[in-house]
Amino acid sequence: MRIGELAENCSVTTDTIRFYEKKGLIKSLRNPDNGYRTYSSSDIKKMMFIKHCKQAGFSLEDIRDLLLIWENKMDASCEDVKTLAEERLHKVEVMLSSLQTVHGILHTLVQSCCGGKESAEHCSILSAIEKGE
Amino acid sequence: MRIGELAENCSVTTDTIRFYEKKGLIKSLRNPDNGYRTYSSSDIKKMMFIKHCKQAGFSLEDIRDLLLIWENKMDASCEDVKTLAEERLHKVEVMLSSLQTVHGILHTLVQSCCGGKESAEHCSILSAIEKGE
DNA sequence: CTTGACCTTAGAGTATAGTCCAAGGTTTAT
DNA sequence: ATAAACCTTGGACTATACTCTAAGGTCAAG
Repeated sequence: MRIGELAENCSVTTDTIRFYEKKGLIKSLRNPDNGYRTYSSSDIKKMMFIKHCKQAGFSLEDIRDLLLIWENKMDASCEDVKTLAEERLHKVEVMLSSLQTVHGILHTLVQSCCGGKESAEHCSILSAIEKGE
Repeated sequence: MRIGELAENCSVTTDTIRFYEKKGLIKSLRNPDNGYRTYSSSDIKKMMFIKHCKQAGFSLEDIRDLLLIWENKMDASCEDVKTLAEERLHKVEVMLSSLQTVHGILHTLVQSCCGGKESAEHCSILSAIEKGE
């Protein structure tokens, strides 16, 4: 399989596959005649694994580690995998928490304002921001 | 006031102030003798307004618009302000929603795994990812 | 034998919000 | 007079995950 067919099979672009290769997520064999990348069906599985990891919110760097474990399951422990997942979960929770704070502030601001055509001179959003909420 | 003093007063770096100037958030007068930027106390207020906006989750582009309104309140309406806030709120809600999805997936994965020292061959995190959750 | 579809590479561009650096000019204090 | 602390500019760098371009080589069909 050449890169275009793999891309087609996995619904990604050839650019993405080359990018993943550069980042160390996937490797490719080369056709010695023309230098074209060649892939097998196990590369489709690998690409799908990557896509599933992305859906779960892992970064490409996480995924590189997960792939190493996945391809060598015997030599890795559940602890290794769970640690990666927990670290990512923690990062997501931190992001979530600050986003929730921002959401609360914005929601309060929006609620406080009439949104009418009148001059913004006494707009409660602007006053709240001026005061620092 | 020169740039260093403004920076000190607002707890930002001089780089940040120059960056905001480049992005059109703040302007500066220049000392004709040496080309140094000069500021007044109203620039402290402006910088604090920017900082408060950032706390509320507005982007620098949003803030540029908010500053324009704030400095010309008579010519703007509450509607203008509320629209900006609502648009940002909407973006935050979209981000929040996808982050919550990711959080749910990761939480489930972490919960499912024993995290022990045993081989990852049957790790439930890896199996779940393989299957696409 | 040529056209179109495919492949190669290196490198630049996207978005966000700064941060850091180099090379030089100015000001302030000793 | 000179050193420290300040200011100027332009441009490169950070992180993330691609996306696009240019200039060229290869391959299959008609």
